[in-house]
Amino acid sequence: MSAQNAAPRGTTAAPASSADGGAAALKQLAGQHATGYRSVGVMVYDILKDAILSGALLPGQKLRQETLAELIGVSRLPVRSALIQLEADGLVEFHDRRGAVVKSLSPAQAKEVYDIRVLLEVEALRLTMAALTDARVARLRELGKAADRQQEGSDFVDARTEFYAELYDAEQRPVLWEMIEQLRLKVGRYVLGWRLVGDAEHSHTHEQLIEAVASGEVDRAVDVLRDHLVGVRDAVLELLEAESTAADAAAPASRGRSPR
Amino acid sequence: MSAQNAAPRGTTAAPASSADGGAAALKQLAGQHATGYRSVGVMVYDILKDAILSGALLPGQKLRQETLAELIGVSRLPVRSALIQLEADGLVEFHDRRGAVVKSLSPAQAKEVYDIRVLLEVEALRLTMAALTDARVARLRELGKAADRQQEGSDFVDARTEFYAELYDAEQRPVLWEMIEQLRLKVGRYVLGWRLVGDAEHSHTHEQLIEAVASGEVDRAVDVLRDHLVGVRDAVLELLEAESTAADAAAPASRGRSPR
DNA sequence: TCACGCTGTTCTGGATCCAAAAACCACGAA
DNA sequence: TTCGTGGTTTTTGGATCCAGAACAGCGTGA
Repeated sequence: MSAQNAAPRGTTAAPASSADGGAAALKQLAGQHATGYRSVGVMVYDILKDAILSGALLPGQKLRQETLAELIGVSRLPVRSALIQLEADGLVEFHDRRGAVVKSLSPAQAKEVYDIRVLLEVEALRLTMAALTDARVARLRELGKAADRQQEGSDFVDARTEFYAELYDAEQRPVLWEMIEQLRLKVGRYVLGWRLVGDAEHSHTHEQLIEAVASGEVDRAVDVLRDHLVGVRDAVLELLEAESTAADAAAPASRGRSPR
Repeated sequence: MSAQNAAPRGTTAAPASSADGGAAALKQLAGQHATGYRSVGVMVYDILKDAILSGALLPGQKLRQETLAELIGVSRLPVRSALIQLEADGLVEFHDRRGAVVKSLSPAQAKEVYDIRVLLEVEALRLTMAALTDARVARLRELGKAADRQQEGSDFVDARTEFYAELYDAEQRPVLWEMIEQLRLKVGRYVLGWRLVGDAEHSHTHEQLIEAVASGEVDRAVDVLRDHLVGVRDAVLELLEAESTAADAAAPASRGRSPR
């Protein structure tokens, strides 16, 4: 129903959108969100979130309210609402009276995120496996396949999210799930680029995980999960290091260029 | 510098403010926040947060924007900003086009909160104790005493927060601390009432904890922390059960009374 | 030549105004 | 008497307007 065209491409090093501040890509995303009724505020929120996660808006990017407003085609007010929500999510940062910018993540913080995720997700997995039905396993297989199929665009994130929501039994444990979601969000931007850096073997993770879960061997399942997370963590850290040194090199120049 | 008068009193069962929707208490709180410069939006946010945490605004309480606005003495807009932030914190809940209400916590969710807190805070404590300086210990003793002294008002929360921020080295581990803070916030409302229900022995927790930390015996410190959290958890659960049954009994009647 | 201060512009944050959806109330019919 | 229906009122959510703070560009003086 929504998009399958190439919105997030080359998100890793130098997105095509870095010059115009992601304007073009943003307009793309705005178009895709014309579905059903949601308050304009949350629509804008979704658009901006996608833009950040897909890399159309890069860390450090200044978010001028009026620009965003007319780009999306609404007034400034819902944009402000969306920015406040994004601030709470930790995706953007407000500087008193100087507006909002896309927040960046230091390597140390990224490491924290993944270390905490290991803690929480291992716990979630244990709880899940303590009471697992055949129906749930079947559904997991299904969602896992769906997630593996969707390897492009923002649907990619959604598909994976659904998979993990089922795996961790989000319905039964809303608080734990909320925490995990928050952490996933914080590193979402880097994981979308992940496929580009990482190797293909990682795509088998779902299968391995499901198999281990289905077998009922808790320890093995936990090991698979932990290995996966640590693997992604190290890849993200590598990417972040590269990015920050690249930024250090590029910053002086691009700072000097007045953005008009 | 700020207030030391008795703002939140009798928060546990039936606050005096339940009849007028916390209006009186809210005006109290509004007065106390006249300090330095913060944008009006975050000021309102702080006021409302305090109001909810102190029990001036009870779960289920409808939050009419205009009422709050003129009660605090600002326009509706910063109130909206504040409500959005509070929603992100999980303290209020938006119902599409029907406004915001103070969110309530189910016993199951409260249990989740504390179980996750055990996980995270034990980890935080371990990390802290892996590299602890004498200076930090000294500072902890100081903050601990300050926290024990402040047993009233919203400063109570702040003092304890400072203590734990130091204990868990918030500076060094911002993500982990942020997670812990969020969880503490979710149950904040019940913990403020805690002193009223709980027994006095709990007030020695700080001392025990500090002593164990200072001694360098990680396992013992972890045990103290875990015991404390589990103790509070059970007390909160008890309180929540009582509250929910009381609400079940009272709700039909108070629902019938039109709140004008 | 460089540093400093002044002035005009831009942008955020807050207030006010408007439209549409939801709740409330009263009336009427079964 | 109770349920349904129509109209009125309240209240949210969005758009527009306004004031004050930050920024940039320019000129002047050392």
